Amino acid sequence: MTVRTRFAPSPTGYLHIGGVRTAIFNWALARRFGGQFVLRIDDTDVERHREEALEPILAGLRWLGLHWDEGPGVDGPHGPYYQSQRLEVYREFAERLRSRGRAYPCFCTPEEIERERQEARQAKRPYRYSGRCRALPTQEQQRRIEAGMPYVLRLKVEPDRVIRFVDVVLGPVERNTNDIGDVVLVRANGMPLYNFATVVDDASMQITHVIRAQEHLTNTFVQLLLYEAFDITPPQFAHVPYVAAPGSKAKLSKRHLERYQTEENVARFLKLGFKPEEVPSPVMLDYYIHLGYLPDAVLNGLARLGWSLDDRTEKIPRQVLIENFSLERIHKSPASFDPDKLYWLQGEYMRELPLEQKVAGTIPFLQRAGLVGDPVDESTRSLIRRVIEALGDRMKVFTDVIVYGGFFFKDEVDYDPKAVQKVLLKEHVPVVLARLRERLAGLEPFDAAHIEEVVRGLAEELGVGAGKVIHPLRVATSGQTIGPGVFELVEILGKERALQRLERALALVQQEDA
RNA sequence: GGCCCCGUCGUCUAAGGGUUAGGACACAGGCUUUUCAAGCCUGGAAUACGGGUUCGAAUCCCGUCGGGGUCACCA
Repeated sequence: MTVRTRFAPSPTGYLHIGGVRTAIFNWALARRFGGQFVLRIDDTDVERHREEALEPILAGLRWLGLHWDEGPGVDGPHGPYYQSQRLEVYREFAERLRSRGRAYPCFCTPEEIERERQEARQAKRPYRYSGRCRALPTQEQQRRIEAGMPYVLRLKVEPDRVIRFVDVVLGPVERNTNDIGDVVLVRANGMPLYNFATVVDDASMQITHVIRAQEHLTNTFVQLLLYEAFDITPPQFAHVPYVAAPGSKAKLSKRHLERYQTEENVARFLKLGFKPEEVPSPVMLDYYIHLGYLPDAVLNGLARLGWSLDDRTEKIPRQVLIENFSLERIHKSPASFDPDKLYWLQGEYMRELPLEQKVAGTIPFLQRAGLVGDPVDESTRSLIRRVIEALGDRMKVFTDVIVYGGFFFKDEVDYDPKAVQKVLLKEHVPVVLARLRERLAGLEPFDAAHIEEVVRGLAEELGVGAGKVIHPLRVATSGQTIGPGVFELVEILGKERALQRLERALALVQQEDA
């Protein structure tokens, strides 16, 4: 039997890191065994803007390279893959359950149910449906239905049974049916509920392995009861621990990652044209996509949460993951997500990326920031290439090119006030800048090696350390204190622009002086 | 509160009866250095606690404590 896994997001508008990890595990298992990875959309909870809320999720999965074999846009033998389009199937299965006497209509009003729930809460008892409608005679059911009374469909759950199964990750687990009660399968409006729709779909789509977050563990017992009622062999279940917040075992949420949302990163998003309220949170995949992470790095980093290859391997490229992924090596306990480690891994992947791919990957970000045009002409392309080369290992994510080297692509320099204060507004600086301008103007050829000679020569002549010349030169030409090596920086900038900027900086300090 | 799951450095993890409990991120110190990175070297850092079983326990059993999940006409 071929392995079939599925990922079943509901269209919420974005992909959460924890959800992505679940998707990766499902995808990896299918690929490992040459099976199929199905994408199904759990959209029974009638949401207004379905399409817009779905697209970012599909885009995220595509970005990661988690291609699905069946699902939206990919027809297959078990479609449709939107639950909202499968209502007929659910109706059929619901009917089957009723005709077998495994489910019954319940006419209790939401108010009545709410009262039962309140009572349970006050008595500090877990809530379970009383089963009041279960005993209704068939004729009475018929009468009420014909009278147009709204009703939900409930599963008849036999009391005092212990349901057991062996979870691939957790091992043997069990639960008493007394803790479950007659759960609702279909809403009064005819829409199926999660547990019911999931079983119908997993069964009819021939899913062999259900890999999902541990928060679904209690649902699994209900689902097992449903498989039994349908007389269908259930799939294997693997409940993976949820992804926790850094330094905690609490489920990851937006709030937990606030400290990773640095001012510096927010500034990157703003440079890319995001409005402040649109800036994604570090719990969302979008955050990493737009900061310029590589899909392979994110895939690797997330796959390592709760799963390991062995006792030492951190870098697990896509192909290696596919060849070695196994459910058996998934941890039982929650793993906290560590953005720092993901960042480190990203640096490793970026470092190994061939130059031309770095260039190609950088271009969309420069365009979004309005620093280069579209299309990019050959001279701009070669400028980008030179900047990236000069950046070397400093470039960890694509937006680093904007932060460390944005000034290469602008006519006017934005002088960072702090840099000016710290480096340029010093007594010796006017002299240094003036001489630099003079010497560089006559320099031929204008390359890094010769620029270095000029700078070091000048330092010696003035009887100061090289840093006293280098730092002002950097700030004067780039406006900032960080960036590539200053000699290459000036070379790439070119003589004309370097001189202009020295001029401007000089004016700036002299004006400050006066 | 009932039921269920989980507990190895701050974090990700390895070891599944016998190791000085290993690696990685992060952190600290040093070297290098024109900034920022990178690189190299060094360091601190863990089996939640208490009982058993055993020649021997992180590992098996029991209890305690702690964390988490779940108890919807959400998924």
